[in-house]
Amino acid sequence: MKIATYNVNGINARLPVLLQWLAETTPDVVCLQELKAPQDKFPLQAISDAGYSAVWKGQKSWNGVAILGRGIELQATRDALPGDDQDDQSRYIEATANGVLIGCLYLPNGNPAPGPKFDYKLRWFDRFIGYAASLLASNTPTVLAGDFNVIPTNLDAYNPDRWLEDALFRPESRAAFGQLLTMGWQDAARKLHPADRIYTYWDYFRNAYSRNAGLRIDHLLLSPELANDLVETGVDRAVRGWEKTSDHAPTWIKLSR
DNA sequence: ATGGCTAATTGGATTAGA
Repeated sequence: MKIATYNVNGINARLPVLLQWLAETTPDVVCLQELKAPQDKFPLQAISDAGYSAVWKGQKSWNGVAILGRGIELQATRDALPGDDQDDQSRYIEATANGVLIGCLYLPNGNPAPGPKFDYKLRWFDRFIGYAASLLASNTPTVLAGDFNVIPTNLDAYNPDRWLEDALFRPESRAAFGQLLTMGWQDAARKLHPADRIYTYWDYFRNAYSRNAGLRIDHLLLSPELANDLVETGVDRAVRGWEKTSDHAPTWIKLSR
């Protein structure tokens, strides 16, 4: 089973790129972030015509997450992160796909830091860690995939010094991500490629992509039940060079189940 | 440190992203 995560930065603006990528790479499960579309503006017909079922949680203007399944019946289990009824931002959706629980997340960016947006990021992260602990306790084979908006280590940024004060790289953000790993979640890309330079994002400015001035901020975490099933990981970085493309590239894993 | 680029909105600039 091939599972991908892709921050599309506007699903309707990105539809031609998304459909082209789906046709070329045929992932079985796809987690999408930053739909930037209200619930009733999700392009279900085009996704369906491409051979995918979908569950999604939209929001006007910002955020929005979805899970697609290629010929798979997705059973939605949640469309929000538990723990705060006041939080109305669409940043988490979850479904089972062929016996694997898939959590799709769009963690808050948090800039500028410090400030209320960074506070919200850390609160959201805290709730996520608490919920991720309950998932581990359930002993269900689970993948947590999405845009974590965290640069985990120096190896994950083209120029770490430039990001030291940024919400994506501040110690609090890195520590929270590290806590997930300490709990038992495995960073799939790093499990197979511990020392490679891997980027999943290149900003739109200053020819970042052609200079390979990138960041690794899109991650797929595996629960221990899946530790022996990981066979391959990758980033479809060529997609970042297409016309009308997202600033993120699709990132994926292959499982032997 | 700044500015640069892209998308959404009922707009004619502003906000947010990272």
